Amino acid sequence: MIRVRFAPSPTGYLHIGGARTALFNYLFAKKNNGKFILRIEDTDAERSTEESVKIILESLKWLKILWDEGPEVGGEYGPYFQSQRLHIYKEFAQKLLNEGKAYKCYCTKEELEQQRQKAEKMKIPFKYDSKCRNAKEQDKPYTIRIKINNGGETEVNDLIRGKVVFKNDVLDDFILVRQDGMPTYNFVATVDDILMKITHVIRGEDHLSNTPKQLHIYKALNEKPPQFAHIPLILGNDRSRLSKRHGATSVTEYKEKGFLPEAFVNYLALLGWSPDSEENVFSIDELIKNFSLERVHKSGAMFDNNKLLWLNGVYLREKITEDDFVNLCLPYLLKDKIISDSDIKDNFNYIKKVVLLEREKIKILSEISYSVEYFFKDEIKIDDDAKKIWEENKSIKNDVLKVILNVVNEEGVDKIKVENRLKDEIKSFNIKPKIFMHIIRIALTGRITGPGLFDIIEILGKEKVLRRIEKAFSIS
RNA sequence: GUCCCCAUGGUCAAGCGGUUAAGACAUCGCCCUUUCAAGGCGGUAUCGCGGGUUCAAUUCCCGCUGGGGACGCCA
Repeated sequence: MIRVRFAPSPTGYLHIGGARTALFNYLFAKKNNGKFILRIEDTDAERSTEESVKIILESLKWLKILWDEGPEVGGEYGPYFQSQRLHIYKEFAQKLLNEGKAYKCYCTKEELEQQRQKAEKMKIPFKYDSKCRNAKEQDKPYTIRIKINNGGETEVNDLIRGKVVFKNDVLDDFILVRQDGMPTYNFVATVDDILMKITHVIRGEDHLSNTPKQLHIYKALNEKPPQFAHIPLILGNDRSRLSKRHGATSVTEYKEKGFLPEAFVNYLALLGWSPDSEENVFSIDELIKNFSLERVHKSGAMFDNNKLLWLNGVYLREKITEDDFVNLCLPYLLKDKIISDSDIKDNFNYIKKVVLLEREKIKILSEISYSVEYFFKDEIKIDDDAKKIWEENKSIKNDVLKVILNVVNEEGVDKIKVENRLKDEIKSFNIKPKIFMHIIRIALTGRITGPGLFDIIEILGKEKVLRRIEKAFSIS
């Protein structure tokens, strides 16, 4: 049985990179009928917060990357919060101490810091000098360090990178347990991966250099290590590791902007992995079906917001129903005060018609508010491009408006009728249809772009159209 | 600085010794069209450099260069 895990530390929101790591783990597990485990690595008491745990769980749920074992769902290898497993780590540390594979170190932080700075000055890498290996038992605070023997090398057989060799000499006797008794990352991750029977560790490439350390812990514990697969990092637009300064990095932000989780997951899957076909659009089930570690890339991938935007547009217009689209738009319209709760009750049909006009156009849901604003507000704000058109056609503007006024007065707002009449009327003007339509469009919307003009007229209705046209005569 | 990883268009990438070097996003042009989109068609654009190996290297090996990551009592 294949068992993989995603093990975030709750020190902030769920990062895009973390989300993709979780996704690859999830896809690999589902593809192989295995289990996907979620473990919270909260051994850093200072920085871990409950709020952060909440956000991470919510983000994963939003992405529909659901775990088989872990917080909220439990499982037979729990608890899944490391802060609740401290007694276990203590036991393991004691065992290593008893077997002479680890030792107590009485060096202070200050002493070590001094040595570190000295090494830096001499431009040599800092390595703890193993001074306390043979120290006598003392009544002083201590850390627990693992004994790393000099010489030889440690091989990591990575599923993505192949064999990677590290000389043991680059390692020092690193700390397993802090002075305050809290165990450290490399130690707990290893112990838990053993206890939780993890078969494959799929994680970011930044962990590759931790792997030899963990391999030494496996060895000291006489345990067989799992398979490792280090996936490439997600890069910002300057090719450095994606971080806040590159823009939105949290899953939450993408959710709020109005990306669909399916589109987001689809995009994430395409970063660092490529399918065996020319397809780009994949449902989660198709991703599961097609996923394999063999097709994961080795090099880092830049996060391309453009492609994400495009993909989200595809989902918005092709992968969800009209009703879904409308319902997904409502929260944004409410939030931006374009509509109120009572509007939804009383005017749902109108809202629906309006919103659907934009389905082909918007790329993220949050764009809906601005794009349909003029359908709900009678004070039309005329933007700069529109002003220019009116200015350039000053001499005929009001004549055009007179035409549309008459047409609507006589024909109503049926879009076929209006269109036929208007196309007929254009003939008496010596201007391009484009300009003719623009002038009317501006009177109704204040803009020179938007849905079909006749759709706008029909949906606005006779009363609003007449009112806006009349008002437009006196605006320049 | 030391160790490790990586290297195909602007971006994501296919390729796994012989190819007209796929495809997608972006970009440009055309078509459709009342605008903007969407859609259709087409164009521009890629194997970092230098050595080998080989009849033949984008592909294999070495070096260089460049980029990234790790060097915590963070994870």
